[in-house]
Amino acid sequence: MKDTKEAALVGVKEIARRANVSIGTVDRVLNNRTGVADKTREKVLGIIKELDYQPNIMARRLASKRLLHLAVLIPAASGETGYWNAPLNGIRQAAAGIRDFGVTVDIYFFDQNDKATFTARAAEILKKDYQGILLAPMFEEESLNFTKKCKAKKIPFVFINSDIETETGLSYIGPDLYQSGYLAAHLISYLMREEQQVLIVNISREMDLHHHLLRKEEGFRAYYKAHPSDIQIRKTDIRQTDYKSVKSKLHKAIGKMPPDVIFVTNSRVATVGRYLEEAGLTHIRLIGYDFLAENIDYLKRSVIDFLICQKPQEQGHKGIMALYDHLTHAAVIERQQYMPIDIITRENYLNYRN
Amino acid sequence: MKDTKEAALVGVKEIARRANVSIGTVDRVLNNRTGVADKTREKVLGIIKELDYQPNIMARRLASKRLLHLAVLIPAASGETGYWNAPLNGIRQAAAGIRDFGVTVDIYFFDQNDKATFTARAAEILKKDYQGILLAPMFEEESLNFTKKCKAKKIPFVFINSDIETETGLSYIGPDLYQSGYLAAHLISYLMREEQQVLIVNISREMDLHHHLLRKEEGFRAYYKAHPSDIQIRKTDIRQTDYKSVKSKLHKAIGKMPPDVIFVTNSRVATVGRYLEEAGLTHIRLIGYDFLAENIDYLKRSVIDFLICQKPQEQGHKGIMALYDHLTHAAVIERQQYMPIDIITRENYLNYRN
DNA sequence: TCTATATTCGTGTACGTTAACGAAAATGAT
DNA sequence: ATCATTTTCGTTAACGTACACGAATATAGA
Repeated sequence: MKDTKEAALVGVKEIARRANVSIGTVDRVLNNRTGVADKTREKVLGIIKELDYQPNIMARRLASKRLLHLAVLIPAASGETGYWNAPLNGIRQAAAGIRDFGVTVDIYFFDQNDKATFTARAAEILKKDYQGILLAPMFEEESLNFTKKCKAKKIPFVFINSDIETETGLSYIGPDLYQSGYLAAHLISYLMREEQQVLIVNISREMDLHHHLLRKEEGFRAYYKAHPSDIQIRKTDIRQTDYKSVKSKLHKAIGKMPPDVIFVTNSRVATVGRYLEEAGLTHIRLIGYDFLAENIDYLKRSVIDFLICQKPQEQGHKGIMALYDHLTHAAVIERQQYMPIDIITRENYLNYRN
Repeated sequence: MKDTKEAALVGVKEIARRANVSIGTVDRVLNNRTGVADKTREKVLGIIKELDYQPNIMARRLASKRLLHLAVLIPAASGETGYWNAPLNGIRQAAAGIRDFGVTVDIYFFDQNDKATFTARAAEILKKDYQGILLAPMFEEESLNFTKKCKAKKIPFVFINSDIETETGLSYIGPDLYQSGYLAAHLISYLMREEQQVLIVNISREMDLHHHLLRKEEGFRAYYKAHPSDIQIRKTDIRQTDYKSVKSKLHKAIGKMPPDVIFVTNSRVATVGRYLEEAGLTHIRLIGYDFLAENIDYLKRSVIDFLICQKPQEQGHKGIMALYDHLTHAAVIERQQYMPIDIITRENYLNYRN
């Protein structure tokens, strides 16, 4: 009926006493340093095993002056989108949590629209010597250039938010884009009847790079390949992210034949929501991405029906912890850690946690 | 561009130096013990705030011989339903995480179908002296009886999974039942067209007690009150939980006029799924609760369309941590901590985390 | 055998905090 | 003013481990 876990209370002193040596020698054995006779080492080792000795983490960290320096390279949260605030929060939170364990985390921000800043920050990072790096590899070529140097210096790195699958980093932590598109398609299939139409909207300045969106679209289309139906899929790419451009492009795309559902492949869905509201088209179902204030606003007002979100904050947290676990207790880290795909509605956004 | 968190190289010593007092005094104000003049206390407090001093948890735990004993009182995971395994896991996980901080967690299990076991375990707990208690107040009267005694002994307690709103415990951590029913209704509204029918199914032995289910039903119906439509809501209560009983009751309830959607108000949804499959009624949409193996099975096979889940494991984890935070750093704990309401489909169950 | 060098080991201090003990200062009573 | 109390505060020894320093012992070379 009761479930108690007994804690152990033996320390180096007790081991030393039983082995007839000093705690210094025990310490040497424990951290397998040099300078202890084989015979002695074996005796101590035996007692350690016998007592099932577990070093006291607290005392160890307190006494050890070994520090762990981590670097983070992510986009700055621009005025354009606050998305990166969330991962940043997670990173800060994780950093605070392991600060007492001698870990420092330096964060370098680059401009999402300026490759040069990425390269510059990356160079800064390489100058200092960090023992682990967490980065968002937004620019493929520049990122590979950077990770190549990391590998040369034997610095482990973790990708966050987007992956470069050809690169063998320690881990990728982020969304499963394809699957989230697939999920969106399934969700939308519930919203539509025969012969209705869905419009895919990609809003992004650099579409070629952000195959982010394209992966989602792939997943989306894959669903309908797996579940054939006679609904129609239309699509429009919008390269200008300001409202006026989006509005005119959207107006054209919708034309005289309004779709029944619109699927926006990223967090810009609020912009579309604004247009639908202004155009009196709120009967069109709207689905998009990310728990951002402006999106929640339209969600509350039933303009947006669903938001899909993949715990950006937790991504940051897990990224730091992956490096920490790997560097301190040599933990085995999964190569790909996909975040849950959360579905947010106006009923559950209140208690949603990033 | 860089965001360094200045590692707190400040300790009591530095504070003492700046305040012109000894570390003993600093310690006294930190742990707000008695025996320090108001003027001194304020000065020290000021410096602490100014330096944003964060005590080193390692050193603190190492030096302090204070132990914290917590008790947990929850239902045993019966063969009937493995639901309580999840909170239990969360509790164990939290316990393991803070074990090095001198916290022990004793878990007492009672039989969900036997009030006497609850009372007996509660009495055992009161005999020892725990400094904090986490409990699932399944039996209202017995629970209130218990918490009354806890209050008399000034032992803080936290409710998990279900609340007694009239009781002023430290916190309630669990689902928002009403809201999850409301969400289910919204979800279902997407699945139905005009004049279609939805069947609410409550499967539970003791319906009067488990107003769990009734709260969900309330939320469900509230949605349709707020959003009038001409869909029809039917309902059936099933008091026997074995498959045969459920089958016959279901057969009767469905009758010659099958509903278009079935909403099962708890984790028994797999049983309904089995019936639908056997009866060749899988075209009926099915929604229910909880991330259990058998439910996931039907979800995968598209018999169940949606599962609603409220992170049972995290409930246990947060429950323990709430007590810990409150008792160690006197943290302010929110009175009600509703868990997120997660929507699980066959696309996202793989990466779902309880 | 004696010194020179290497190997093995013990001692002591430090890490940042807690808490017991007792000294100093303030207060109160006579 | 004196003594007894109380309040305020400083000193110090832990907690369990890491690591530098140097002492003791063993090994090698002459």
